Amino acid sequence: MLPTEKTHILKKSLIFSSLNEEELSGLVDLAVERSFQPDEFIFWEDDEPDYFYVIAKGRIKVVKHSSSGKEFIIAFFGPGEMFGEVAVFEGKPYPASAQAISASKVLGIKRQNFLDFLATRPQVALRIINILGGRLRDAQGRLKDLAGERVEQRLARILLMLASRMGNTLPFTRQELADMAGMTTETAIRLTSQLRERGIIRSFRGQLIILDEVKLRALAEGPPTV
Amino acid sequence: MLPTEKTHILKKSLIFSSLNEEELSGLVDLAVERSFQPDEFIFWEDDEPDYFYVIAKGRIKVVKHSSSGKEFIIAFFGPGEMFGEVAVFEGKPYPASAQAISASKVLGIKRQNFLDFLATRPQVALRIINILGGRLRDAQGRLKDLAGERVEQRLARILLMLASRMGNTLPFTRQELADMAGMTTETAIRLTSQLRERGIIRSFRGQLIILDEVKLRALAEGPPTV
DNA sequence: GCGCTTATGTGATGTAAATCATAGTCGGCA
DNA sequence: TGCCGACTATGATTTACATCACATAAGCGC
Repeated sequence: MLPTEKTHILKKSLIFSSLNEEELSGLVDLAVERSFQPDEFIFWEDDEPDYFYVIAKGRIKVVKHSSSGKEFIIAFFGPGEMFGEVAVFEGKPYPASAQAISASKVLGIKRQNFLDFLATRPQVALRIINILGGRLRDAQGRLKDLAGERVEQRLARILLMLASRMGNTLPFTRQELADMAGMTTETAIRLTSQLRERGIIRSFRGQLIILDEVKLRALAEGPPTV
Repeated sequence: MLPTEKTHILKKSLIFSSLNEEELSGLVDLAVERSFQPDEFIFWEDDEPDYFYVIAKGRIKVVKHSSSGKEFIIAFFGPGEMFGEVAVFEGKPYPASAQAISASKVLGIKRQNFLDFLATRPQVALRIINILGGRLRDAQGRLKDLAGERVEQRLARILLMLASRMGNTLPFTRQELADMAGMTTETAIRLTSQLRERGIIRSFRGQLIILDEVKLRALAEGPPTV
């Protein structure tokens, strides 16, 4: 990849968009490119954090595994988004694994290089605080949902959250939805089938389209049995 | 409260300990003191975020309520810790409510004042990134637990997490533990009774002492039926 | 086209934990 | 001192969801 391409990618990312050309070029010199095949892991939970990553191309999922081996999907990320940052900032092992979904390219910046860079760029630090704040808000909402809402509400909320980020066409299998919402694949299939029968979504293999966001929102809010 | 007292409190807090006297005094001028009775709310979920808070005295819990009214405790905070920050950094409504547990004093700093202060203090921004990273890591771990672990494991992990922050004597009722672990009070009581019978904890009204951290850790890790 | 794998669909059965019920107990306070 | 509300305790019953089991169908390599 040419330096100009790298610059372009960083420029488009959420975190670094505020940087000028000169600052970007300094950062680009630190960034190394890595490519991954579908299903390949970028890092594993408990690995020592060497790199901080920004996605250039493809899609990445961040997952944790329960003691019985069940997978829980913490987040999906696409081009321009960062991941692996929690570990890098704290200097502790990665709290989750990152796995490529499609063929992907990422830019990695060495932990210490990035921390040094940050120390003199308050506006980038503020941007990161913003992003982390958003992720924390999201995580707290999901915690409450997992602790207190039923599967139907949980799935509806996951769908709405995804739609707000990616639009109404969602490229996920029922299994992936289940692993995000903390339920079994069978339950996710049953629930999406119901939603389809009620005209709220259309669904295909590995894909799902939200037709009636209003009804979905109503479902997400309260028990339908009122 | 005298300015010197405020300075002392901020100086001891996690976020501002790196500041020198001059910077601290600038910040102290911005900080207002507020006092709360037990059970009183500092702010409510969905309020507009006006203030960012640091605890001077007392204990605070941050909670969310599910659609059926059940309470979920996101975190407890004590002297020197900050809360309400997610909303302040994002400029969006508070994602949760904050309630005083005991009689408490907090220092509040107006949102915009604090952001302005931050913009020129990279080391404080980095410290905040660190704290947010830690909270995100914690939230992700709990998400996985709620999605994939059984009540026994979840309670054991909550106890260990609390112990690592507060020591082996935990000043919580079974109800509070239940609301943290996402289970009912009855279940929390039954589980703690079992732990007591097995010599892993001692328990009193509103208090619980961890006697055997090793056994508790084993319980938290895997299914006991192996 | 023909298998092979992965995704979807659906019923039958099991079970962990919630819910419901009822009682004992401690602590604060009039 | 005695009352009252919050906490702890424990059994009986219910239920939401997981688990198990098996079937159909769609994409993909050859």
